[in-house]
Amino acid sequence: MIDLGEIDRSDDRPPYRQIAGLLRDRIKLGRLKPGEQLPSESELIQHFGVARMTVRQAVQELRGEGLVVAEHGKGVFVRSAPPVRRLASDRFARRHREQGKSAFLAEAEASGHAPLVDQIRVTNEAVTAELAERLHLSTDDRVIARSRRYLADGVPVEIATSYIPERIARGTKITDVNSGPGGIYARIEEAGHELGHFTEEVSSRMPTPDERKVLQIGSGVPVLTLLRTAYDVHEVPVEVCDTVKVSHAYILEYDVPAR
Amino acid sequence: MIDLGEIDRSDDRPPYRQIAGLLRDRIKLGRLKPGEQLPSESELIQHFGVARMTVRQAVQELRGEGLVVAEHGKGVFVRSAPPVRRLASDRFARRHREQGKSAFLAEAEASGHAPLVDQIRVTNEAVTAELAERLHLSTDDRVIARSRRYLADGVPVEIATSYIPERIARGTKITDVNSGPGGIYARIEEAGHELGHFTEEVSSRMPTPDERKVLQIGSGVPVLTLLRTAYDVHEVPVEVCDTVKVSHAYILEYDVPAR
DNA sequence: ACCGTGAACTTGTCTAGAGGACTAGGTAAC
DNA sequence: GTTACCTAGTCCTCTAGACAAGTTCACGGT
Repeated sequence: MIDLGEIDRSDDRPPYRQIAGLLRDRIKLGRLKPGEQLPSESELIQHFGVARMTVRQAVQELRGEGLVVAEHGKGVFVRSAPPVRRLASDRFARRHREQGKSAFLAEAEASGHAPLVDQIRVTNEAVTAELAERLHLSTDDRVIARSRRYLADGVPVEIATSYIPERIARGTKITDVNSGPGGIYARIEEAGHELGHFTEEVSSRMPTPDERKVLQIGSGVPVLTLLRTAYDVHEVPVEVCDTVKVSHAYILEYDVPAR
Repeated sequence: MIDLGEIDRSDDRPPYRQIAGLLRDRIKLGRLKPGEQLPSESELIQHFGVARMTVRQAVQELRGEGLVVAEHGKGVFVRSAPPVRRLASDRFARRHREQGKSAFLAEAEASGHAPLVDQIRVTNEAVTAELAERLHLSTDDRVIARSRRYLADGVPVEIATSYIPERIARGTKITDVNSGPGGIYARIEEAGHELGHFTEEVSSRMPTPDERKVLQIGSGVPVLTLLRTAYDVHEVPVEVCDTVKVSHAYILEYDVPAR
């Protein structure tokens, strides 16, 4: 078994924190590698001479930091880092669409991960107040909502919902589950709305229980939220996309002019 | 006291999850408002008829979601949302610097929060491999590291460390604790490096214990990380800034051309 | 008026033990 | 060979109690 230190009863930090610290150090130093199993609760109890709840509290601390994941009946394992996906700010460049690839597919292929999209749902909904504001719609307008889940190498990494004004989507494959080559941005341009630019609002928070389930992440793993609005060349908003990404799976890259 | 429901022993969810769910609902529905105190442990024990550790586990769940914060000796409170600060992508525009304001001061004033910068430390360091790569330096070069903490309305919201090649900083006020009006970007331009653009890499993760302490956040609150590289008009990198922001205090806005 | 003390409240930490649920592997019955 | 069961190991949930540490406030003494 791995060499753990000992706890110091005269230390001002409580034992469970010391134990968590010792385990954290072993992980950070690579003595416990991603995917490896931590000592079991009974081993930790034996080793440190504390009660069961104390070692559980230590492990709980590491789970809250997202460093480890517990699997019922099997053990606690160092979280294996999923492939980090860098999203460059040119990921919506027209040249990708012209090759018949959606942004996600193009980016995933470039980084060498097997992309997959599932749980696609298309509905026709009334707009919310916020959505009406962003899409310059009146409150009795309707939108097409396209939600889906993205996976890389079989691991869920993102869920997203796009909202397109019904007036734009009508008569296009946007209302189909399979929206065709190049994704919905290709359809929007074919419908005569040449894309001009996007605005993206990025933030981060802890996932809701629902999101945890769909994204298959444990507690202690935050999500990146990204709210994107697409504008055509006349500054008319044509789409709003609300995406939730598993945080440690992504690095978003942006270029900002100094002006 | 607020109306809590009851737990259902025949439910397949364990009691502590049910209790957490009931409390979560009350918060989401606004029956427990930000800043308000949750029922104390003894009240919850009385009400639900469970053991102390069970209600603690329920509260622990909510703390992990960042919904509530516990204060030793006082109680558990619904987390009050700090002022959300929107960072527009033009926040480094030259016009701000020309008014003698750093990006943070300009942005904070615009959004009506009292800005403060403290814990400023300036050191001369050897570069790391990654830093050398980003700043196009050789591995035996040195950089000036400027770290500081930002507060809005007295609440810590961000810590940041800037790295400037010694060759650029030499002879400027960049090496002083007080870098003068307009911030270090103004100094860099005065030194003859006209700024061209920035790249920013955004991600998110759980804070380290150190960051938790400096940013005064509880467990269950993620941080946004932002790694910015500043380039002059000749595409020469002149600064790298590593910032850690309290996630719920920020929304980052970017504009992306469709190209 | 001021200060200190203590009581009563809060959450934090730890102990000791019980039963449950899930996993993996071996074994016996078919 | 296949299936069913059993068992050992794992983490999950809950109980009951103890002491510690931080906060608040009223009460008495000065």
